[in-house]
This record gives sequence, C-alpha cells and structure tokens, in this order.
Amino acid sequence: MPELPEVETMCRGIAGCVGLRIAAAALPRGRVRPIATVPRPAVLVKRLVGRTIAVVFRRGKRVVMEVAAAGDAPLWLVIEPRMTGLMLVTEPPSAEHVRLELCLHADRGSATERLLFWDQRGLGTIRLLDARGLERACGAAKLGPDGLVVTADDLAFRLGRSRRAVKVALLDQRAVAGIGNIYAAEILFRAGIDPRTSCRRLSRDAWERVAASTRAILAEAVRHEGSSIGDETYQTAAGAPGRFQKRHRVYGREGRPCGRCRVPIVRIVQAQRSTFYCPQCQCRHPKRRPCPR
DNA sequence: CGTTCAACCTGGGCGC
DNA sequence: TGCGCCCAGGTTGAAC
Repeated sequence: MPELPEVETMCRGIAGCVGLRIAAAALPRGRVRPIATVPRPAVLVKRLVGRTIAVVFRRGKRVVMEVAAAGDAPLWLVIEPRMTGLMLVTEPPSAEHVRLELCLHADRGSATERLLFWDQRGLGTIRLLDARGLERACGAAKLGPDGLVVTADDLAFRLGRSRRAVKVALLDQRAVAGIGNIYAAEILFRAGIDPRTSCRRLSRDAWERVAASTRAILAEAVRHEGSSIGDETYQTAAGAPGRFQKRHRVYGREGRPCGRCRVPIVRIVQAQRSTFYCPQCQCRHPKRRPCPR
C-alpha cells in the first residue's frame, strides 16, 4: 500500500509527536506473528524508552523518527510500512495487528499521545539504527533521489542505458525513491509512454515527461492524502481515507474506458505485478498525440 | 546485467 | 457453508 504520498501523509499526521518523550514502548504479540525488528524486541524497547522524538521525516517509502537522549548519540527509528502498515494516532482498525505502541508524554505540561504502527499483513519492518545503520539503510546507495524532486537528468543518468521496461525501472528504489505500483502506472499515463518501452529507447524529451509527471502525480497525490483502494486499509494517521483514488486514470481500471480517448484500459503483468495503461494514449505511434493532463 | 520465482503474512473475493 | 485458489499498495535473495 503505502507509496511516497501515503508515507508522506503519515509523517505529516504524526508531526505532533515531535518533542514528546517515549514514556513506554511495546511490541504487542497478539494471535499474529511478531513483526521483524532490529534489534530484537526487548532490546528495541529498552533503547527507546526515555528518548524524545526530535524529528520525523520520510525517506522514500520509510518513516524515519530521530530519537534523542540527553548526553547520548541520537538513534533513528525507521519503519517500513510495506503493504499494509500504518502510522496512527487514533484507534487502529483492529487491536491484534498493532505492532508497535509508543506512549508519549511532554516533559512539561500534560500533552500525551499514543503513537501506533499497525500492520495487518505483518510484512513491515521496524528498525532502530545508529548513524551508520541509517546511512546503510537509507543512504544514497540504497535510495535514489526523492520522487517529489527527481529530474530528467537523474532518470536519464540512472536508467538511460537500461534495457528494462520503463515501468519496472520506475519501481527500482535505487533509481528514484518513493514510486510504487499505483503511481508508476499513473505517471506513465500522464507522460503518454507505453509501460513496456525499454528505458534505452526513451528520448530525452520522454525522460523530461517522465520526470515532470513523477513530480506532478506524487505532489497531487500528497495534496489528496494518498490513495485508499479496495478494502480501504490505508488511512491517514488521524483515521481518514485518502482521496487520490478518485483521480486514478488507469490503476485498477481494466476494461473501463480511458477518460481521454474512451479506449478500454488494459492490464498486463510485468515483473510479477499488474500494470495498467491506455493502449491508445500510451502507444508508441498514437493516432493522436496524447495531450498530457 | 537482467528476469523469474518464491518467500515473508493476512484477508477478501470468487468459482465450484 | 466450505474449500481451494487468486489477488493485493513492497522488498529480498536465490536461481538461471
């Protein structure tokens, strides 16, 4: 589920936790298996308690919280929501899938907050890392430039000689960080590019369109607080659904008419994952040149 | 280098 | 009702 816009929305939704101290931490074990943590759960909890959440930010599809302790080196709590993970400051959809619970208190005053990481499928991960670990997990070798600011130069440099299909390449987090299956489809629709096109066959103009579409689609999705689709497991930290799913032009729309040319949207499989596109608007030799947006 | 497949999990939907 | 199968927003590692 969570791609860049959803994770960005989660980070904004938990920004109120900055400045609060972790009074208690728990990794509840319900009927579901415990989630993967680094270090082991008991050590993780011990190291977290007493620290203060100093900064919350996003790196690609990860939520990163800098946790500080007076007179001690900072640590970073790195959470990867993967498919169904959510950061919540409200009641979770179910109690048994709460994977991390932080009880937060203000040092002065009475402000308190309960911050949860909830993950139905349990594919998410929780890591508490030092500066070296953070660099290894989230550094430039692991994650490329952020999708909100990626340029045509970035993409052409990293992918221009690749033989991979452009849609598959856009999911490579080392090339550009934050794009997932929904937004890869929406980006290429907006750019008017066939998702099967080999990267090395894309012109400079095509990379310009891909980069501009990436920034525009992701920014628009952030403005609409992400996409809640299907069973609607995704929600903001305050429990509201996202709204960008109403603006999807191709994702999840197999067989329905393209909003621009009325030709039915097609679903194919690339790298074991669904790709949706318009065979007319995203054709290499369209009868009518697509008019982006 | 690239692709393919399985694995990690839960749960909804569908055909029989 | 129930069972088996397919599907799902992600990532990783092994095999080819």
